[in-house]
Amino acid sequence: MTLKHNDSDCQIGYTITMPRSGEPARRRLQQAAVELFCERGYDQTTTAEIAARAGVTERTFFRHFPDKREVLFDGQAILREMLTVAIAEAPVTLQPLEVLYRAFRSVEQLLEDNRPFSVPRQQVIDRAPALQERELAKVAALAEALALALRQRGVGERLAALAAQTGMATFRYAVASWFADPAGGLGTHLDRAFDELDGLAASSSTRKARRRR
Amino acid sequence: MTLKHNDSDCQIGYTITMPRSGEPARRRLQQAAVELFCERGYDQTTTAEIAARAGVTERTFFRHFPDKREVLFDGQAILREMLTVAIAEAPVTLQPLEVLYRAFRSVEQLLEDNRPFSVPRQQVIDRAPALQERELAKVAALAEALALALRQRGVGERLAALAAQTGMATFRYAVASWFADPAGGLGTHLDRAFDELDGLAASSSTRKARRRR
DNA sequence: TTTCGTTATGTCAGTCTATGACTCTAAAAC
DNA sequence: GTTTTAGAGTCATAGACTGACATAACGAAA
Repeated sequence: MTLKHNDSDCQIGYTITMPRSGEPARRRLQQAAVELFCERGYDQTTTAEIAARAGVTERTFFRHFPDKREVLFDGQAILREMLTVAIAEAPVTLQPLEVLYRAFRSVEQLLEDNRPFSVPRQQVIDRAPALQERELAKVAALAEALALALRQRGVGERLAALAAQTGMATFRYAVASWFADPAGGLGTHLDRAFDELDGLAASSSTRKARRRR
Repeated sequence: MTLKHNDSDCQIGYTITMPRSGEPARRRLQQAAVELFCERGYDQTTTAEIAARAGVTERTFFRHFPDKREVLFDGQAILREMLTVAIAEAPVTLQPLEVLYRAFRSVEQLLEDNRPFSVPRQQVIDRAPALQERELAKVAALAEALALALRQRGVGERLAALAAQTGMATFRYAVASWFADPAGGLGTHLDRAFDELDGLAASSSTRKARRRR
């Protein structure tokens, strides 16, 4: 209890009237979690240890995050917001996948800026199956948001879902290869991934006739 | 140490001892789990209750299933096997998505037979976020298996991953609409889903030129 | 300043999932 | 028969969460 946050009013003084924001503790918890997960791995780290390093109690951890995994998944909101806005604002003449391609390009800078944090985070996730499950859930939710945004542009119900899934898979693919090799920036990897998707689409042109007996 | 396989040319007669099958208990646990999940929901059911209804101890539950969720996910192995075989045996001239389409058609009967069990199971999953996460993980693993099977046909590394993801999304989409409306069988829904995917692909033809500045 | 309402946090007791270590038992193999 | 072996029971415990209540910090109003 004798915890006087000496680090209050650090950079951004959110001036809105709000008694005790709780944000500093939240950030300390996230920081402590990433550190400990990197040092010992996800399974070998207890929530009590995370809380201790952050200078709070275990109960406080669960007030800020609904479960142990969630402490690593917090940036999705901004990403979703930017993508849906980009989709909504895209020229009406564009086809679904083109809309998505442009939306992904529009968050390029955001991801580039976050790279120093994202890469170690991804390493942690890649080593813990429980975290991979959560990530897949987040990706699915994001794809659902993209589909919704597409529908609001007039894209058909079912086509929107398919396009969102396909676009999302392509995006994830590009991000993964950009994580492994930052050369050329995310844009280069996005272009290559969507080019390959084009190839996949083109190769299916002969399929329809063949399928119909 | 004293592992005496009857070492002579054994391929099929591989059965090294098998005291007490353990299969009945396993099935009772699965049955009890589905029932209880339907009655009270996943979160409101404890592993102890499942075990009690199956007539075994809670400890035995965790000997058969690594965690509480896994009791609902057990049929994936057969499905994966059938799909990978179908992919491996498809004519070499076919394009990736056509290969996947045919593979999915080849498991149609299996899914139709399992429908009485699959539909209530899916209802349970749809109501429990924790189960949805696990399902997404299973789907991702299956997609990875499909990609591997495609690569062994000579499909490029990256293209295989993209095709598997896209095909899997389309398949899931078809299954979901077949769950909702069994009319015409799964085949009809598969055809429609892949037709829509074709539409998505066709609409991207103008994209490449536009993207290049 | 004091008081008051709001909010973050602490404290504590408890439930549930999951696992390790051990024993017991029945069926299979000899 | 005897031995082997794996399924199942028992006990103890760690760790992830949760509800209930008390307390401390802070902003705002008196």
